[in-house]
Amino acid sequence: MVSIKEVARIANVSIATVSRYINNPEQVREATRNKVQIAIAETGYAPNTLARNFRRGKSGIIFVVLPSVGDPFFEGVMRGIHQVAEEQHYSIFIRETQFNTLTADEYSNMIFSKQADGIILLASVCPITPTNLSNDNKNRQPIIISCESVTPELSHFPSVRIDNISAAMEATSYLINQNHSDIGFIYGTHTSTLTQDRERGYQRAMHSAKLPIAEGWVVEGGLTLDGARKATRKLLNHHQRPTAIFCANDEMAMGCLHEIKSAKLSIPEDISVIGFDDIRYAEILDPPLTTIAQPSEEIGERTMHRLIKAIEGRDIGAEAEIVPHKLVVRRSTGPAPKK
Amino acid sequence: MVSIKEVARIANVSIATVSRYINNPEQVREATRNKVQIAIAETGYAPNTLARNFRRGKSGIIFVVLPSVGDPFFEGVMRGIHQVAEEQHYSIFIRETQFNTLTADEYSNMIFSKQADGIILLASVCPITPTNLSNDNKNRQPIIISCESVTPELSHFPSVRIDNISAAMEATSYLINQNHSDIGFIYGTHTSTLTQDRERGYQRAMHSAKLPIAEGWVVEGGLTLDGARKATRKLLNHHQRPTAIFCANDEMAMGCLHEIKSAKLSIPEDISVIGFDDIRYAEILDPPLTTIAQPSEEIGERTMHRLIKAIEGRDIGAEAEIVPHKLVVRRSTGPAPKK
DNA sequence: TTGTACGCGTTATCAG
DNA sequence: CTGATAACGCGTACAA
Repeated sequence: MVSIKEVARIANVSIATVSRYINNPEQVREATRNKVQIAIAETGYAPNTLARNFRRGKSGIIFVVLPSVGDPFFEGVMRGIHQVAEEQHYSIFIRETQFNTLTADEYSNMIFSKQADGIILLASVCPITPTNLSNDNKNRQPIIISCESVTPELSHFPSVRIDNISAAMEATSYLINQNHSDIGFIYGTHTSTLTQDRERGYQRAMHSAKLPIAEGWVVEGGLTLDGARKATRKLLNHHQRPTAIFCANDEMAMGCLHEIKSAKLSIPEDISVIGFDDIRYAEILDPPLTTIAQPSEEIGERTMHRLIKAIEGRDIGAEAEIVPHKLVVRRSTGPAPKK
Repeated sequence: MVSIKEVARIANVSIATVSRYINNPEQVREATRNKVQIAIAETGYAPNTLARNFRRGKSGIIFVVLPSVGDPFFEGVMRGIHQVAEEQHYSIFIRETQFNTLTADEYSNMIFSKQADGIILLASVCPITPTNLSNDNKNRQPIIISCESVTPELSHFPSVRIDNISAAMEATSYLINQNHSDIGFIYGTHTSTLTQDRERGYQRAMHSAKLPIAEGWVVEGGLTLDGARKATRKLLNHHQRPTAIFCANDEMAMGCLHEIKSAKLSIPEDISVIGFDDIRYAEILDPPLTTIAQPSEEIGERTMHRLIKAIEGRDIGAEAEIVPHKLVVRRSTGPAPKK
C-alpha cells in the first residue's frame, strides 16, 4: 500500500505539499504540481479514505437502513435520496436488516461509531431505546426516520412520511362508499408501527361508518407474498366472507389477488381488493390495483434535505413532516355485490 | 465525543488497559475490568470505528455494488450473502448505482481506498479498465463478480454465476419443442453482458434449429417494466407476429404479459411468454410464468465464501464458478397455435 | 510557496 | 496483569 510519504519521497517534496496538491492544488506552484502529479501517476497512489475520514472527523457518508433489498417500494425513495446526495456530495451506503434482524449492538455501533455523518431509517424501526440515546444525544450523528411511522417512545426522532392513518381511512371509506360493509384487512406485522397505523385507519373508518368488524376479518400477512396468500385463504374460508379486502401494502395485495383468482372468484365482481404504496407493478396487475400512492421520490428528497440540514448543525426539531398521499382508483375495486 | 483517554482517566487506568478490556477482556483482572466497565457506562463511550479501522487496516466491511435496490431478483442473493457474512463476522454495505451511473472515479475510490475488505459486483459491471487496475493489482482488495457475465477484458476477475448462454438456449429450445418457430426476444440493454449472453443463447438455439430470426423480432426492453411494455407492443404490431416471446428477465416478462393481455390476446393460446430469473412474483402472475430459475441464495453464499477466501489471502484464481440453472415450466407457455 | 511538527483515537509491542 | 509509547496516514497551524 503506497502512502502519501512514498509520493512525497519520489516527488522530492514534503508530505504537506502532496496533501495540498490533493486538497488545494491552487496553493501549489505549477512546477511543483507537475512533480507531484508524476509521482502519483507512477505509484498509482490514492488517498486512504479511512485515514482521511478519521482525520477529518467527517466521512461524507450517509447510511440508509432498510429491511430488504428486493422490495420494489424502495426504488422511488432511493431515487430521491440519491438525487439530493449527489448534488450535495454525499455518498449513500445501504444497510439491509433482512427484516429487522440487526441487533441493538449493531445499531448502536452504527450510530455512535461516527462511520457516517447521518443515518436514515427507511421503514425500519431502530431498537435503540431513548435511555440508550440520552447519554450524549448532542454528540451523536443525526438520525431521521423515513416512511415508517414512529412509536411514541421514539418520537424525539424527526421523520418524513405520509399520514398512514388517514390514508388507510380514505382507502376504507372508498370501499364503504362502494357499498361494501364486509371488509377484511390484511396487516403486516405487529412490530411494524407503519402497518399498525394502517390498521388503525381501517378500524376508525369502519367504526365511524358504524360497521362491525367480524372476528377473523383482520389477519396477519407478514408483509410477504406468501403470508398474504395464507391470510387471503383464511378470509376466503371465513363463514362470513368479506366482499372487499384491504391489504396493508401492495406486495401483499399481489398475493391476495392471486389467491382470489385461484379460487375462481372474480375481482372486483365477487371481491374488491385495495393495496397500499402504488409500487410500479400495481398498474400492470390483473386487474390493475386500486391503491394508495405515496410520493416516494419526494419523501426521499425531503428526508435527505432535512438530514443534511441537521448534519450542518441547523436545528430541525423532531416533528414528523407529513407529505400528501393519493388514492389511485384502478379496476381491482368495484361496487359490492348484491346480496 | 468521548474517547478512550477519558475512560482511562476516569477508571484510573492506562488507555492500553481500556483497549484490552474492549478487545481481549480475559487479559484484564476482574477488579480492573469492573473499574473500566463503570467508567464506560458513565461516559457512554463507544470505540471510534474510524480510528479502529484505520489503525487495523481492516474494516470487516464488504461492499456489495448493485444497480437498484427494489429489484426483487436481489432478494435471494442478498440472503445468501448475509448468511455467510454473519457467521464470518463481516458487515455488508450496499452501494446502489441506480443503473450503473457510478463514475469511474467513484469506483476507483471504492476499490483503492481500503474502506472495505472486499467488493462484490452484483450484476453490475465495473468500468475500471484493467490498465487502471494493473498498477498494484496485488495490493488492492479482492473483487468478485456475482451473477453478471464478464466481458473478456474483465475476465481476470473471479465470478460466480449460471451459464447464461446455455440457460437461454434451453429456454428457447423448449419453445421450439412446443412447435414455435416465430420467437421474439426482448433483451435488456447492450451495456449488460448478462442480457447479451442470454440473447446469444437465444440466437444459437434458433440457429441450430435452422429457424430464421425476422428483422424486428429482437427488441430492447431496457430491463424495465415500461421498456418491456413498449418492446412488446412493437412485437405485437410486427407484420409477422411471433407466437412466443422470450424476455431476458422476469421483470420485463411482467410488462410483456400485461401488454399481451391488454391487446386481448390469450396466453399461452395466442402467445407464449417465457422469462428469466424466477423472482418471487413469477408463480403468482396470471398466468404463472415459465422461466429459468437461478439458485440465487446459493450464488450469494458461494460468492461470499470465495471472497472471504481471497480476503484471507488464499488464491482463488479468476475462473467463473458456474452454478446450475433450471427451467421451471408454468402456464405462460404452451404449444404454438395451429397456422 | 514550501516544510516541520503535531495530533486525531486506536491498537500493538515491549518492558516492567 | 498493566503501563508507556510508537506507529497508522493524513491535514493543518505555524514557521521559514
